[in-house]
Amino acid sequence: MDILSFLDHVPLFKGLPSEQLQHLARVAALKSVRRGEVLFVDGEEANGFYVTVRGRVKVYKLSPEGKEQVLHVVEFPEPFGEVPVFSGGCFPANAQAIEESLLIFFPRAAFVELIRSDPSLAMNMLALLARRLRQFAGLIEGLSLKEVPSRLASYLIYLSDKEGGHTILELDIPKSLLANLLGTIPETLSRILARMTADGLLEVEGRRITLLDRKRLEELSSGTGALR
Amino acid sequence: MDILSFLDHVPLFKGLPSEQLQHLARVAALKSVRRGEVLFVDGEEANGFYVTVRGRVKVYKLSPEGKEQVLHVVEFPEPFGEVPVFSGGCFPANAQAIEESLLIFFPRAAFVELIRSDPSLAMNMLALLARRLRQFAGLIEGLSLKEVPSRLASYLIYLSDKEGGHTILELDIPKSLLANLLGTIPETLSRILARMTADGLLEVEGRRITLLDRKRLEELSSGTGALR
DNA sequence: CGGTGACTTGACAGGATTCAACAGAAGTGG
DNA sequence: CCACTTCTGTTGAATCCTGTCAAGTCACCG
Repeated sequence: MDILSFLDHVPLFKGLPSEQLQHLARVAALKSVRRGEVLFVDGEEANGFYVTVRGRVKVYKLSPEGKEQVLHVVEFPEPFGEVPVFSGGCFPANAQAIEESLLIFFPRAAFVELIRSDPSLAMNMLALLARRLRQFAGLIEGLSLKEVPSRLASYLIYLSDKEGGHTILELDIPKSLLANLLGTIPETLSRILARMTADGLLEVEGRRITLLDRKRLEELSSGTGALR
Repeated sequence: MDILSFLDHVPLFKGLPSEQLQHLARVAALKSVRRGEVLFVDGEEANGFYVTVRGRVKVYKLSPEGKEQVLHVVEFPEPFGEVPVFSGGCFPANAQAIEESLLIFFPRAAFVELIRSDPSLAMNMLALLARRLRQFAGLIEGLSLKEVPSRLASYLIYLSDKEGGHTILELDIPKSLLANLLGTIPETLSRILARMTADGLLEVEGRRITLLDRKRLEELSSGTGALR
């Protein structure tokens, strides 16, 4: 198909000469997955990575008891599963489509080849990994140093900022997934939303949340780390 | 000084032609720091990164209330503070020497220049960031999915494996720092060590810990994620 | 209409932090 | 060399947040 037309819009490939892009498009493969489909599991041998074209994928860790911690939710122009391309051979987490999705798969060998020959691709990839590291540091900070209400406030403010500071926002993921992203469980998230509503901090109608007292939310979230 | 002789032993620079190494050595600067000295703080503008030659440095996040979460402790051939070289301009965490240390500082611009021109340096750096990402994923898993005894068991087993499976091991960091690395506080760590001793899992004499029942410790640690 | 999944709420238990006091070890200075 | 301070580690009691278990509501769908 026209993988090429997708590649154009992926920041990771920005600045690549069209010759290289064409080469990439030739070695890549489109993959269409249904909601719920598992792309890889923790510890599985990796021979390439993905870029999300349509739909969304969650990347997460699983405890022996089945509890999950979401590391991030990837959508349109973002890659995932790129760690084992450069370090060990196996994936450090699980990945599952949370919607029907369209992905591009890049075989490891061909990609490494290309990255060796093109410094700007290497720089883009370095920037990507560095950003992720920054994001993970924020997640660690949140999990370790803040309580759940704090993390939730961080997330809401992050969402609000993403929408240009709008105070009415629509969750783009189910609350149960949000709970796992915040490092807690749906029950706790539900309770905290109820408490915040009672405190006049916000209003909840299904997935629509209205921030009523942004100032206090910011105090709650206080600190630098944002969960995304 | 002979920065050059140090560079030889840093994996990050492995495979670099000696010409490049010499260039690196010219743009780099040695920095000697006392125990307790702060190298950079969260949010500070970054213009380069460090490699540890002698001593040790802790990289950590700080909560508004002053509680800290250690991200990692770096020693001899490891770099730190490299994230802002490739993503935004500011450090995502704090760094402080926990011993008298000798560091090499690399200015950002010169290093980026070099990395653009040398694919193998780029690959080394990619491998480094990917490894760190893997390690962070493990830390997130531990913080979110396991209780403190579990994390402690993981860490002890990791230490034991590092020493070739020896059952008698010497903590190379103070217990208070270990607590912060495990995402808890010294009091809790102390209690858990006491309980584990009572349960016949191990023996503690100051910083020397003897693993008495490795099997049960492994069960406790169960799961893939290791704290390092 | 039965069934499934997302969400909510209550009662309860338990692990972890906080506050506080204290013991040893280590390092400093007279 | 000893007194003094500082750092590190330990222990107890009270508190609180969060997870677990269980039940129940609501919306959506075959």
